[in-house]
Amino acid sequence: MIESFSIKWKVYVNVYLSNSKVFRVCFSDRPVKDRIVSEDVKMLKRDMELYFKGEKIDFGCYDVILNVSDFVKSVLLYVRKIPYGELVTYGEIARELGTSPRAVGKALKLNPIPVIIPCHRVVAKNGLGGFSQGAWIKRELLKLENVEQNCGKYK
DNA sequence: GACGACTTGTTAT
DNA sequence: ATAACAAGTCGTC
Repeated sequence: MIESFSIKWKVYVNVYLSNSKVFRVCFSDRPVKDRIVSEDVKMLKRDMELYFKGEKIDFGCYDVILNVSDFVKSVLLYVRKIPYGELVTYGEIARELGTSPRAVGKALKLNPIPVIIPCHRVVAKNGLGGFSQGAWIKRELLKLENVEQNCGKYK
């Protein structure tokens, strides 16, 4: 059984779940139909709403389903550990995992679950890197987390 | 700042 | 199997 809900934030943030595990998040101009049944999923929705209001929410406790290659999974799991409001560069992750920055970027692009896996906290060494769903969303997410003062140079 | 070389997993041919 | 590509980075001009 699949549950889904959406949150409006300039665009709709749609979240899809199966057995309370998140398997997909996407931004779109239209909301998915709300089909929330279980209590823990309602909790996730509430957390998402608070997050987009600017609350400091940690999504680390939520289960996710990653249907991706082992390499991509290792990158995503690493990114998951980045705390709220912190920035890491592609290069740092690449060094840590013994791979190349380019490959890290590619892996992040394959992230099926933006926001919950905070790929927006990974930036290029000088500048903001890319974002599959539009760089402006990445910028908004960082603005939401008040990262500007930490690293004013990304743009 | 622009440009090229190098990188490495993914994807297409 | 091989080539092209990407959400990068480093050195040089």
